[in-house]
Amino acid sequence: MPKQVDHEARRTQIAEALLRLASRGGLEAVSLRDVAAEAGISMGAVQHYFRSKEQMLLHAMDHVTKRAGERIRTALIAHGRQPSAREVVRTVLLEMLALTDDSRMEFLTHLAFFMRALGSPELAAMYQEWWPELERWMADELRKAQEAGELRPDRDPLREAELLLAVPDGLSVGLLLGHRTGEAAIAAIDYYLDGLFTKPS
Amino acid sequence: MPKQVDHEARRTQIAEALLRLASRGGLEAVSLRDVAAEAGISMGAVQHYFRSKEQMLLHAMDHVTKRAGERIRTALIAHGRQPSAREVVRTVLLEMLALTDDSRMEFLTHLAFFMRALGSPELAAMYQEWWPELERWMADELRKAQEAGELRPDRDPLREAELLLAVPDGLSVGLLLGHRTGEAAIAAIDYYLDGLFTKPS
DNA sequence: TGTTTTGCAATGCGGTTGCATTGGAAAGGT
DNA sequence: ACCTTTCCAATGCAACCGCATTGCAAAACA
Repeated sequence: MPKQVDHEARRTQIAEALLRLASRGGLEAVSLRDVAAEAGISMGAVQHYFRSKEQMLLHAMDHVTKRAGERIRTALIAHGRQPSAREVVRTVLLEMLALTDDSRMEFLTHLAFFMRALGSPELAAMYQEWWPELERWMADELRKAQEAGELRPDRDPLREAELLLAVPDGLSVGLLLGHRTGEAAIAAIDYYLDGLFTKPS
Repeated sequence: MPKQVDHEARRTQIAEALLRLASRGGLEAVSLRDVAAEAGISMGAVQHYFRSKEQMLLHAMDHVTKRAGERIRTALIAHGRQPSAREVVRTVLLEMLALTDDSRMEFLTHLAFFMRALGSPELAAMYQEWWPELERWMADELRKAQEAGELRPDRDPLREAELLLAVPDGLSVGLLLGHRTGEAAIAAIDYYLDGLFTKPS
């Protein structure tokens, strides 16, 4: 057996170069040559690790969702041992907001992949998988908070989960276009949470 | 003077062909040749009415926003003489939702243009213009509703306007991906409005 | 009726795209 | 040392892109 290279590491390296490009200029604008140049390798190398552009995009999409998941999980455990439900929800929403370079990039690639998913059943299947799962997790978190008396009793956990997860997307659009500052977006979320949770928290 | 043709009508015809294509497959995927074919004319004709692809996109974007505005305005006057604030707000939000073929197309093109606007100052300027205006209108509507006792007194009209306009975008994403039915999206909006307005309405 | 101006079809061009092919350097296994 | 397999750089190719150019039919004006 000849020269052995960590395949997964290479694919990740290529995927991140792709994501860096996609977060600017959109997805369709990046070519195999661009990705190779951004990753600092030759186009032949890219072709060696991905049979087609579609496969490269698929892998990058998978990578970005996993990375976002880890980022959110890290932010969650950064809180103390017993974070309030409001803290948990707020953390997730803020991570979904396009505030930092990382989350901004993730939001844009998320959007770019979303548009492509409409015409690609394979991509759409990936969304079909994790988004409802996130919504279920959020609803569950809210239900537990309600039982603990943190969430106001007249709120519907399921409906609130739907709405809560819809808000960051909409706010991020205004954020990226410069209509809204980061502070304003955070204030809007905090305002919404004010109406959701009982005061003491 | 030779053969006279209604320039604006031709441009509109071309723009609508473009929008039809953009609502599938995204924006970058449509070529001048595609647009010409979809419009049933030659590529030379398209070039005759638009100096460049960029100008064509600019015009199409202008067209789609005007069309959406008219659609919403039509839906508003379809209500009786004295619609309640809740009816007004609900109507606007439902029109922003990607429910019908029309609004679905508008949402997708809106998204496609948004991504392109991030790299094009001219396009971004168009957003900079009408979106804050819509937000201001919504905030004003809510403020008047509050004075009339329709909006609960503890709500902040400005913040609520921000949130309300963010919700349809987020819900539409789930709608287009098939996570959510149209009925569920409408129910989510109605649920949100329940918490916003006083009961009698 | 001839002239002029407009609407547009046709074609060509340089550049870029994704992908296939080729060839060879490098690194185990034997 | 030789062979085999892997990694990947280089190049070629057909298709397509936006755009410029050309040419001409048709319609209003003279």
